[in-house]
Amino acid sequence: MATSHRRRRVTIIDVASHAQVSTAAVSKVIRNAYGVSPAMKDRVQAAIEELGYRPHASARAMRGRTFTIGVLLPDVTSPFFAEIINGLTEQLADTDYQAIMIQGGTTHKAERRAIDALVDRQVDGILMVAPISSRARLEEVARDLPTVVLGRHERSAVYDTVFDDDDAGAELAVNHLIDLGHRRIVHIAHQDNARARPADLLHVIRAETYKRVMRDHDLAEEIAVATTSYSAEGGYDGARQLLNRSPRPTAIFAGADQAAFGALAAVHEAGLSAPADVSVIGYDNIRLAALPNIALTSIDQDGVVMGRAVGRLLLERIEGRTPAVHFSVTPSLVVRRTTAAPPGLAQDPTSATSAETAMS
Amino acid sequence: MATSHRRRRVTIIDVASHAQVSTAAVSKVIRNAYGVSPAMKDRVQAAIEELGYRPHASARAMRGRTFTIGVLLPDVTSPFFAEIINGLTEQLADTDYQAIMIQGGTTHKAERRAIDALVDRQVDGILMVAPISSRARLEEVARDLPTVVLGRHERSAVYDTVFDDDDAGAELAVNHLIDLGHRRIVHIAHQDNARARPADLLHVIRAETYKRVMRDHDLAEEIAVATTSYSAEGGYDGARQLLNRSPRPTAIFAGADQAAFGALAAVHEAGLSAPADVSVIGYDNIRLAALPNIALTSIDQDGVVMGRAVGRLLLERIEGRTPAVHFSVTPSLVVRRTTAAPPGLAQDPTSATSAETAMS
DNA sequence: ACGAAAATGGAGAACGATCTACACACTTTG
DNA sequence: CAAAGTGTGTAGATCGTTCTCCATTTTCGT
Repeated sequence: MATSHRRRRVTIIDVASHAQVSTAAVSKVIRNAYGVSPAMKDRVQAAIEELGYRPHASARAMRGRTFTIGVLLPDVTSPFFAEIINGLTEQLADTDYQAIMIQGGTTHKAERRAIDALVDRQVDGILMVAPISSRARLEEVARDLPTVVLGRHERSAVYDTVFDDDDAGAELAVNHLIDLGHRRIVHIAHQDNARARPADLLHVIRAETYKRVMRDHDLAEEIAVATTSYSAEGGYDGARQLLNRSPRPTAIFAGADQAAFGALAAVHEAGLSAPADVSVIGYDNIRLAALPNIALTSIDQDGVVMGRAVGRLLLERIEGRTPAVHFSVTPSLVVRRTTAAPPGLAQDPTSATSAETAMS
Repeated sequence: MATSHRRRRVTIIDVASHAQVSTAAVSKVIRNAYGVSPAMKDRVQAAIEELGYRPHASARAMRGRTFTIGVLLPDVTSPFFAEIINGLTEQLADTDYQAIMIQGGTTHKAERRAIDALVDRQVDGILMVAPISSRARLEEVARDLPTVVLGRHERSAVYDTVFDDDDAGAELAVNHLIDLGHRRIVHIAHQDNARARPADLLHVIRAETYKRVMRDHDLAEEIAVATTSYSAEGGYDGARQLLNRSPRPTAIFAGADQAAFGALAAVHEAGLSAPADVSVIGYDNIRLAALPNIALTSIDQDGVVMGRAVGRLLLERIEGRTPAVHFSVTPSLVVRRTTAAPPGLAQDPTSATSAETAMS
């Protein structure tokens, strides 16, 4: 039978009286601070064990740290974010820190509310994943709190950034298609209402790089971009628009794998097939992309490495570092089976990269 | 230029002295408690506005509430969980409560650590999504803290549960296949090391219901289950095992859409096609399932409704309700294009349900 | 053996809110 | 006109920690 009223929680005072010492001593043992004898330590630890004591995070927060890292996520759906979280928690695993996540949403108001919620909860550090707030707003937060921003390229002096070299990645993607012989290559881009300098946004960089590489290969007049969103629905809509062009494009560079899935759906629905009629390449190399029946060619960026970097940078900042650090990972091309030479062009065997066959 | 040292945060004392009133008065205004004149209220609110004051959650936690709902998620990947979070945040939107999420992982140790982290942070309520801890452990938490468990079917007296009627859903799935004329129907199940009564676990219920329905139709000798995991990889491995049976099964009921994707990959890789050679049905009806080139037949359970229910139940419990409530949603069949009559059997036009064509 | 230095344990003031109890000024009522 | 009631504001204890002193004990060099 359940006790009807809640038990009072075990506090440091309970431990102290149980171990017949002062609360200060207990506190020292917990924090393993200087000035406590081995005997005292054992005694206190035994008492802690016996009573099942756990320090009260809010009370700690009043004086010191909360041992909490707040993570702002635009949404919880993205499989790519999951990797980052994994990298981060891995990095925090043998510290006392814990990551908590909060959903930001797509409006400025929602994001502001989420950031405020983390600040109010006195997190010791904050990771903002692809935030849409203005740089000024982020710096305002960062002045009060160790902050790392993931996915934006700006080089702030008050917060660290961790990002993928999207310029290199997009170049890899477009060059891969061009190397295969494609000329009518189109792009599916992402639209949001971020208040950042456009050139700092990863989706803008991917789109601009696409245009630049096209121009570099004298394909300026083939440039076509559908700006929807980095989601299955966005990719579907974008691809439908682009496939209606005539002459029809022979390759689609989707700015994200989720969008590439949608694009593949649109290709399929139009009675075409990939890569026979239209090649499709994505970005992010999410796990689903490796499935044999999807086998999406993609650009891999190591989310786990990024997450670990975030953790390291935050811990450093909490320990007192103030100069800003900007960490970037280099993406790589993963060729699978949604890209090939355009129809009518003989496959050049020398340029073919060995395709993956097994699942990762 | 950034100020080098952090600003001291605005406190209730600052507001009080700025508005020339006592801190108690400010506190009353914030909580809109009884005993403040409209004039006082205006004055204090002006001061709050002017100084940009925000109450310090940890300080509040020492006496009253944290206005925080903790959500334990096994992993952040699942698109289905995202729906639940959306429903929950929607329900909390016009309260002062905020949901924070924490990743639990797949081991008991990791889950325990995550739950402890939430309890230590003094959340006002906790949602555990498909936890693997023992019922005793969950009840221990629930005695101290309003708790809702999602995805487990047990009827605890101390915590609420919200779940999908997995028995009905699995029956829908298997019956759909049987109605189409299938007999060699196999199942992909999930294995975890949960310390719950097996009959309370959704994946066990789905598997057991599969067996029961098969038996009910005198198909006991056709029963075959591959127990892997509800993931793309698990579905792939499971389907590979099952497709090796001879005679080859004509239909696969995967316990989750993610696993169904993996199963489709295996089908494809074996040189077969769905639904011509093998029908595949999933469970969860995640968004990707609706993509035209996937068009996975699935069982829909309304995650948003479940999330809203969780929010409502938690708020009620925080307000003082103690009797346990158990809320279940009824799933429905969504027929798309991965299921059809088995090869060699004429399609019966009367039993054909109209398939979806557009994206949801 | 003596005094200085080092090690150890504790007292008590924060931290920033909440909330009970009460004081004070006005009304209302008998 | 006194007594009682009502509305408004404040004082001050409290929550569970951390952390800065400070007092006491132990160690050790000479």
